[in-house]
Amino acid sequence: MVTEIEKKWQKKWQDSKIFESNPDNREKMYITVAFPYPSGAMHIGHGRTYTVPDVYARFKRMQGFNVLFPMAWHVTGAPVVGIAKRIERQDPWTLDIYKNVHRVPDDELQKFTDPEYIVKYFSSEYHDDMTNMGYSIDWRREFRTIDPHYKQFIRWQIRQLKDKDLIHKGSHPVKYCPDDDNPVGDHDLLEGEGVGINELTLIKFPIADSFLVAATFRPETLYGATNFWLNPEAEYVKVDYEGEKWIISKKSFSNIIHQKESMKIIEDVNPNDFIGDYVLNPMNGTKLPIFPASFVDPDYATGVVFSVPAHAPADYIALEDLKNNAELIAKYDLQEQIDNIQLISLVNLKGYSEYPAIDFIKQYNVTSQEDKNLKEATNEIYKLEHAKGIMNENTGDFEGKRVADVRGEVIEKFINENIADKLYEFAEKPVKCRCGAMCVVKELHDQWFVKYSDKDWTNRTYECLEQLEVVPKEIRSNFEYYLDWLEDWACSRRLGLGTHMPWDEKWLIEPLTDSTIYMSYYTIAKYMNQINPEDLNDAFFNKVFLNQEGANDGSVNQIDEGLTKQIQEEFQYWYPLNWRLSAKDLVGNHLSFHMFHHAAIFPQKYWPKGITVFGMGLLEGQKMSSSKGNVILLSEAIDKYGADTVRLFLMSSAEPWQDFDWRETEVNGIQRRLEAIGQFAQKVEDITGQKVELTVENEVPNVEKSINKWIISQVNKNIGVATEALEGFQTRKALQSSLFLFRKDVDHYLNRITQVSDEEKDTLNYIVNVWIRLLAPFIPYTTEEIWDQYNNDEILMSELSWPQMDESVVDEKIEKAEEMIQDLAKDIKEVIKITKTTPETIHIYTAPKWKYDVYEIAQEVGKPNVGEIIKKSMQANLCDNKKELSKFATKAGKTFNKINYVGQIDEVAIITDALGYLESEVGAKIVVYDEPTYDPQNKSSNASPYKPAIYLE
RNA sequence: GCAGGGGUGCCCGAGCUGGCCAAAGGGGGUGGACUUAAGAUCCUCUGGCGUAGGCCUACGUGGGUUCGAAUCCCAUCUCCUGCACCA
Repeated sequence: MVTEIEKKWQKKWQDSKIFESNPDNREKMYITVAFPYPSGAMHIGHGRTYTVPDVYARFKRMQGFNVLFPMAWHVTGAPVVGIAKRIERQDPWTLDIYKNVHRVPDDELQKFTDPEYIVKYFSSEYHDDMTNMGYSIDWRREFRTIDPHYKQFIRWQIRQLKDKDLIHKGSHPVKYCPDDDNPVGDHDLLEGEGVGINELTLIKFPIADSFLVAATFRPETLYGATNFWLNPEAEYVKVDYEGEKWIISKKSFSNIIHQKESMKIIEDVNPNDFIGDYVLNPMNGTKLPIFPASFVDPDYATGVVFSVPAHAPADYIALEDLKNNAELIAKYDLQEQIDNIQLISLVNLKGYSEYPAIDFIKQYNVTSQEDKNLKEATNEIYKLEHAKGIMNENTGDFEGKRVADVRGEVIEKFINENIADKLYEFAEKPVKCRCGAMCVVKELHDQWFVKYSDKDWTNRTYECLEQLEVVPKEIRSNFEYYLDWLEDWACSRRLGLGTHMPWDEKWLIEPLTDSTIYMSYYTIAKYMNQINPEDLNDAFFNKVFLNQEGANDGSVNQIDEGLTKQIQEEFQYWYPLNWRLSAKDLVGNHLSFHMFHHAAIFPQKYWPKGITVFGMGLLEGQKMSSSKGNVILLSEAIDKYGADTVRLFLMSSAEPWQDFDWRETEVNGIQRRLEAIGQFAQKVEDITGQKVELTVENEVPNVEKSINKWIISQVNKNIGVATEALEGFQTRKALQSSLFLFRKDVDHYLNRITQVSDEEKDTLNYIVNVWIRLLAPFIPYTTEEIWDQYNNDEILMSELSWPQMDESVVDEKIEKAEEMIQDLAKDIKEVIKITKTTPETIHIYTAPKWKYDVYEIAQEVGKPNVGEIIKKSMQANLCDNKKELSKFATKAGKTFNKINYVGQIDEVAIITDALGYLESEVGAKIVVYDEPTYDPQNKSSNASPYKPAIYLE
């Protein structure tokens, strides 16, 4: 049944074309959200991402803006290619995820061996889900990033950057699967997700005609090298690399070959032949003896290690192990060499001895080189020396400098002297591809880079950042940081779907690079079906986007002049983009690129005006993740709860940039609330006994009674808060006032009114009229349905105007009056409870005017200055009873700041007005006095403004 | 390590330009009304004490500023997120 209502409105929206936006004379509002990469089904986390802009779009539309909210599909990239391959070889994990998490039927799953089919399947599913969620999208502008028209646009974009000299050639390391012969992303890994790639320094130690090549994170420690380690159990090889002969472990060769392709094995060598021999420290020619060590991992880096026992716990403990191993010493005849080893300190570390490695071994209780604690001790000393270490007198020119500052210099120096090289290695191992093979670090050469490091460009992008709004504002500092930090970005790929580099066809344009300025493409996308993609040349795009004639490549616009003009005008109408919405984790790449590319290509007037970021989604407190199966599909949520409930929950449980948590009990709570709203108009009819009449115009009714004034004041206050909140994308805050607090006020009002006259009828009708408007952006189906039921106009709810706050009916005194009534009822009940009595009559004494006058004085004084308040009160001669006056003035001085003083109100009239309500609340007869004509216990002196005295009898 | 953001009552979370704050709202729980019953709905309570509307203890911990601090300052403990070539 719910579905039928939803379908009905979807059709009406579609037929009326109210979400198809064309330029007109209204003010425009252009909003986009990161288009999805449809490699899986849409879940409730995605649902939040796309509901936020829809709510904003609907809100702005009601405010009278011409809103454009388009959608497209980002299908370029490598992941689907990997998925297709895995489906093809019937990878059980992949099949399971797609069957049971993404709910793909078997007959469809079979077709998933084609990556293009995967994105086609899911983008069409996304489209349906978005329609079912009621998104007010202009679907005429829908496209996929592999459409030929779009590809032309991307070629234009990349040529723009190239022409501005912002694209250049270079090389960089990637995770790589040797079996697949392809780079792999984190999602393609079986093991080693999130593992980083570290840069190590290789140091070449001469030995005879060759070099033993050791890898290190701490090249500066070469000053403290005392000996050398090889693993006698491992296999080693001699290789030729650029004319030099290197000795490294056999296992490491198969890694290194992916970075140093010209390397060739000459022959196997036996590590035992080297043990006991010497290498030379390339820096100073010192002879370093070669010792055996089991901790040396032949799989890591080069399988060759130089030893710095003063600063490396592993080296120290290995040396100790060796000293205690008479058998090994005898085997290699190492006694004399061991006796000659002298520890060399090279870093001063405050709080530690000359040889910090020894301190750390003690501190971490490391007993041998096989000890588990060794790794931790090593990590700690590395970190500490890097952060706080100072190079000492053994390090020549570097003495007195900080380790952190020196390392880069050392690397540069060694490389210049040709005693060092570099090597990339995983921070952790193993890193295993889904195909089962071990991944390696590969260095890709001839790569194309976007020059985000360019100073001028970065500065221009800063200007772009400065002129736009960031929601939430705390994120701005992140952007400032990232714009500076961004290095050159590898923008070409070998694998995946996408657009080829126009000048170097073997490369594809990387998928983040092809989605930086596509917001401009939406503005022209609806015309593309009239145009042949080949005709979309640089001259055309230059004209439309930059209003320039001709192009660098000599092309001439082939498209009809009139059409070109129309397209250009449409672009100029919608641009610049008002709001860009995207996930929090895209701050450092996509959103920054978005600014960079706009700053580079477009004139300042077309730079984006605002950015809003999203938080993550949790499911019952756990992180949502498709790959772990911890998700609820949006389509299933809609089936179970209905789109409006899903929307309402997603928008009310957290602000967009915060993490939301889908908890079933809370979703149920929201659903019940939604039902109550759906029935509210009916409830009002039951109360008033007449038909609710909703009208396009919605005037504030004229009322006399305090309680009616009160609810009208509250309603308008809520309008104000909700409006301001929505302007800043605070959907939760907006709902807090337009749903939860609004409802609390209405409930209170219904509870409070003791009769229903015309005033109340008008007021209730007004409330319904405002309420559905405030909620319309959040729950479009429900509000359309209510509107349809209670009005006769030929206009859709979605076309109605947003309610305006009428400040003239927001009145603090009215609020204070109601607050007084509530406090009074509460106080009476409390006194009854404490005294355990059942009074028959309750006498209420209001504060005399002079007490208000004291408050006026207290307000004038401002500070809680009791003396001053008494003095002024006395001078003004407010009361004949001086003792009373000073007593009350003292009290006023102490408590005034706890009271929100809004001026004098007619307490007797207000209480009299609410007499029926108060009596039913407290269950006794109430008599209210202006003057204390009957006051046996002299309670009336307790009365303060807003706080009448009470006497129970 | 670098950068950014937090720690509030049973849970989630607002407040944080100092005083209307024992601290919104939701969820959960409690008692009551309605109902044959269940569910839904509505009302009360949900830090402690109290025979007159009050008092005490509280917003990670320890100090400080102030007539007054969840809110400002300092220190400290602790948690989360990002650190890329990938969507």
